[in-house]
Amino acid sequence: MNQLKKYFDDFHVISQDSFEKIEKITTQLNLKKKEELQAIGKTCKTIYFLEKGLARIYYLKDGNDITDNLILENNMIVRVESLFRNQPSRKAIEVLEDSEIIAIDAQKLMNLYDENPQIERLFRKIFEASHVETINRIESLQFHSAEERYKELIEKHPEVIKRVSLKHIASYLGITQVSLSRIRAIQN
Amino acid sequence: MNQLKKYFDDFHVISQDSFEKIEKITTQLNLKKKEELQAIGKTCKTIYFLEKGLARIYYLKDGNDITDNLILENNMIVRVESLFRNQPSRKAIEVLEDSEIIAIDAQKLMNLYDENPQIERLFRKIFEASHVETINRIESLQFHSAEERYKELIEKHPEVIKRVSLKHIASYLGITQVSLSRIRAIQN
DNA sequence: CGAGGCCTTGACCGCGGTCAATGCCCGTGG
DNA sequence: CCACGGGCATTGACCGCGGTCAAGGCCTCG
Repeated sequence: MNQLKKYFDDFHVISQDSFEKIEKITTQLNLKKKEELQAIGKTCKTIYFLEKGLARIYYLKDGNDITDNLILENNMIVRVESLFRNQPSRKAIEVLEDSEIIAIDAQKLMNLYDENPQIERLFRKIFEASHVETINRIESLQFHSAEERYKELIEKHPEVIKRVSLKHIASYLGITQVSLSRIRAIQN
Repeated sequence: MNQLKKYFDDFHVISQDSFEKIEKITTQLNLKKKEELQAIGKTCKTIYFLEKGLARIYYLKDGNDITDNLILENNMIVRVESLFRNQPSRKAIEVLEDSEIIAIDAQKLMNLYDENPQIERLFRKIFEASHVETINRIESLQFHSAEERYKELIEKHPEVIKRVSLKHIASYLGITQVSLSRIRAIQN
């Protein structure tokens, strides 16, 4: 919980009272490696904060498992396109390591928005930051080579390579696992 | 202005009074084809609504002009990554046709947020929708071929092909103008 | 009418995809 | 405790999409 408070403070400082209101609509989850947090086809009604562990959002494209996003500790896990549209998601969430997660009920959070604009603002800013990241990722996909994208990734998050299998990293980067293996071979 | 009101209503209905507050912080702009709305290096401090015309957001990558986004009538024009981070943008905005634009002062809008949570909510929802679009575009860039992306574009916005030059469309799709020309040649 | 921008087309090339064989690591059961 | 099976990474052979460079045609506008 303390971790979550710190995370919030980076975006928008809210009162202790407001924080406690959020606390009241959370539950604590502990998942074992490879367990599923949310299934394909379910509409996203929960916002997760990853306290410890590692997660990914993925979907199936022509039978292939595609990693849409990798989430490290101290980050939110949300299937934004489902939450914001209130539609079933084609994407699923699973943890890649034993993980500790705080689940925030989205519907109750929306209700808090009504009574407390500070909370709405906090989450607005959190999602704005994620929006900006998404935009930057487009630029990267559009005009950087696979090799450049791989280098960017290890520069930003060197630990990912040790914690995530090549195939997940590859599909996250938009290439095949075979190609990623070759790229790594050249590096040395 | 009426158009803007209608646009807002699709996201979140606000009172006439609130709408008038927004109206007060707007100015009307009329630009001629090829005129620049915002220059590279400027921090985005204005949110634009395109009433009539056509605009694009672009930037220079190794001296090449890259179209980041095409904006049709009845849409917002915003350099999100600059507005949300309050940082200079490497991107510029120009209109591709004579255009009528409503400019909303971002700083004054933030002030309105403080006194009127309904307005904050309205814009939150507007930007959430744009966030979702951005996410979907990633999927398209990551796993669709150039040809598929071109087909998606003409399906969604057939008029774009007649109104925008090939080179802008090509860089928007993440390919060269030469490749796009070939793709079109095959189609017939 | 000439200049410049825009689109097309040809020749060539390289990045990354596909298919398949092989090696390696690790968990599970006999 | 070892043997086997399955998942993961590497590597080779081959191919095709899209990039680059360059030439040429066609509009548009001064």
